[in-house]
Amino acid sequence: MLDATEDGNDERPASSRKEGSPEAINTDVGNRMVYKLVKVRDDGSVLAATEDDVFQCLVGGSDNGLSSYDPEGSDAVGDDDDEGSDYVASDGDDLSGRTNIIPIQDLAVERQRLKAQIEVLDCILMRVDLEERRRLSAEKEAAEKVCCREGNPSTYVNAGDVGSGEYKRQRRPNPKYFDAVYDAGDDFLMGPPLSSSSGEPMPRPLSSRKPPRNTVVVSPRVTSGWGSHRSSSRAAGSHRARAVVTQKPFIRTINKAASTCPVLSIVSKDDHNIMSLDNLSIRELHEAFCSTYGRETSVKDKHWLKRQISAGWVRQQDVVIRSSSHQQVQNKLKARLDRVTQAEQPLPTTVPSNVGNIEREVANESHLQKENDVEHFRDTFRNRLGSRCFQRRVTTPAILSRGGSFGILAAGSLNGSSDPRGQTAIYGEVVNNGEVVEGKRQRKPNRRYIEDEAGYVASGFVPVHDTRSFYGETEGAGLNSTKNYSWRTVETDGSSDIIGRHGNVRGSNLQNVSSKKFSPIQRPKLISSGMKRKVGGRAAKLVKMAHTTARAARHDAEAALRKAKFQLPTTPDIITDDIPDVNVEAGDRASTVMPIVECDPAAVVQPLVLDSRGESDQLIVTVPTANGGTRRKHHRPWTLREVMTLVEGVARCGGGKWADIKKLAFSTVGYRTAVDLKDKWRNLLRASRAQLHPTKQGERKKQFTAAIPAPILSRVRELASLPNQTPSSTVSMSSTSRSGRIVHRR
DNA sequence: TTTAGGG
DNA sequence: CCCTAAA
Repeated sequence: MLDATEDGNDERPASSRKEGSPEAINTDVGNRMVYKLVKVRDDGSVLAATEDDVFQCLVGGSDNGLSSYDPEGSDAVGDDDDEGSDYVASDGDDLSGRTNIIPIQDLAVERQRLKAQIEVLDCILMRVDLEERRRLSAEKEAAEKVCCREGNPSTYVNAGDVGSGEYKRQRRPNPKYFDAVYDAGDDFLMGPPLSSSSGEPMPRPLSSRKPPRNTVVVSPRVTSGWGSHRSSSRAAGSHRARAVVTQKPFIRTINKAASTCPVLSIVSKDDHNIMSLDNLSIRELHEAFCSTYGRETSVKDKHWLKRQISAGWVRQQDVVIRSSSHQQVQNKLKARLDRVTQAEQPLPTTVPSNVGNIEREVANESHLQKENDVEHFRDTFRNRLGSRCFQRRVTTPAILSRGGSFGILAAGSLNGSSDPRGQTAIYGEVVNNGEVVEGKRQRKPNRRYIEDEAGYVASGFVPVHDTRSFYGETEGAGLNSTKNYSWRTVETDGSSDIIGRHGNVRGSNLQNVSSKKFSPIQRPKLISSGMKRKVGGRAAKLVKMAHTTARAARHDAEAALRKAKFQLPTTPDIITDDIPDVNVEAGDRASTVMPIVECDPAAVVQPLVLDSRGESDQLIVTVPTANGGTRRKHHRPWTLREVMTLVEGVARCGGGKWADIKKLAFSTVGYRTAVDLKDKWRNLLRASRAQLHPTKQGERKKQFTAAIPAPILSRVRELASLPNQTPSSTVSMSSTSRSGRIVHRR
């Protein structure tokens, strides 16, 4: 308080104050802010106002007697107390001090005061706007939150707390703010104005500026200012709120003198003001009404009067605000908000909270003009606050405004505790908003989504091809985080259908796909070959199965599923196939690259980079079943690459871990199933053995063998011999006969 | 579901 | 490659 007075002196008119105060504010900011009320005398000198003074000023003439004017007062008092407590922190004392007394007597005087106040406020607002602009430009960071006020447990307190520790979360305090900016101050400003507004007088006289006589709000130093708030809240929602808030309330008051100091419990004062409104007698209300609208009213309904008055104020304020540079500021704010990202936006919390509170209040209390749309409210945010304060004394608008803002900040960032009520509400909202928003943003916007989207897109492409291989298969194993095109994506999107299975896939779909891809020529060929080979032997079996058809369907379905899963569509990155040449190389690389290391899938195999031909290679044969059904048989020759990949996979994961290998290395390949891998491996083992005993059976090796480079076969043998292949049962047969490989367990 | 095996 | 049994 004391300081305040000093500050007050400095301050004088809002404008002047601003100038002087800034520095002070800055310093103060660190502390938290406090609002001070200053009493401005006619001569322009400023005195720090005590709560009582403030109160009195707000209510009636300064020092005049205060009579407890309002019956409501009692209620109000209680409320106030609460609020006061909140604020108390800084001013704790004040609380006690405040009694609501309204000097009815000096309405005229009050009016003058109010006018003066309003003027002052206007000036402040103007200034604030200016500052904001600067700030906006300068600040990005905003972060920090300083907070603010501790005093009260309530919101303010929070701010203070912020400083202590919590505020960390919100952001780091920006030195900037402290130093240069006042953001906090702005908030404070808000507070004051609001409060003032809330107080009866404020509203009307916007336009007229006169030297403020009465109390002036001082700036709080709260650090919380936007900056802090911003930092604290990042949520988009918060942004909005923030923006809104900032525009008005925030007016950061600036620094003005107030900063200097001491924190007065502005709040308390505000409360008083508010209280005053609420507490005002009908007569007083009439006065206010008259002053506000310039006409008298016969209406005796207090509620109505209050509403009208508050509305009038709001309008006025709006006008003023608008007139001032607010719009600019607002625009800036919006821009800011838009940025959203600024994670930092700690501020939001406070602001938002305010907004939220306001809105809530509005909703709750009919007092405010509900008519106004939310936006409107926001715009007039300040005004409303004032009005609210006005209207509702109980809830204590003050809290809202300030507390809200501050508290919010604090709460949001730091303490949740601040105000019980307001806080809660506010808090909750704010916090929620902020967090939520953040969360949402962060989350949703999450990379995942993004990636997914990418994935989807990719998937879109995929369809046709089977991109079978790429290294990054990803997902399943979680191999490459980067590549997470998880199949999920695929799944999710309907694309899978579209995609259908890759040509490769075994399912029935293949044909379609294949048809698309395969050259007409190929297809036939494939078919024929397929037919020749197997049809006969299998036909019987097939026949066996009555279900052939059904089965086919099943397969298809399965295939589809697989695809859905595996296909990653994606990955444009995917290597897709480079073709044989590539294959070789790839193979080499793969081998080199993939050391046997652990089983870690991720590390392990790269997804295949399969060769390009993949699809084309596949041969699909339709085999008629005995039943008359048809079965498709697919023949897709293994490429060297695939083999290499398989080998690596085995090396990494061990034999028998087909599913794992599949995921790791073949996830992208729709057509190679774990079973396929297993089969292939078996074949490789055989081949490798054959290699060893070349002569044994004569020359005839299977040619496929030839296709497989000796080194690879060697490696296969090597792997086969390794104990680890099959995890547990290494012992089992390892050496046994023919295949060195362990084969099976069980 | 996955794996091992037989065909 | 397919198909099935076992787990």
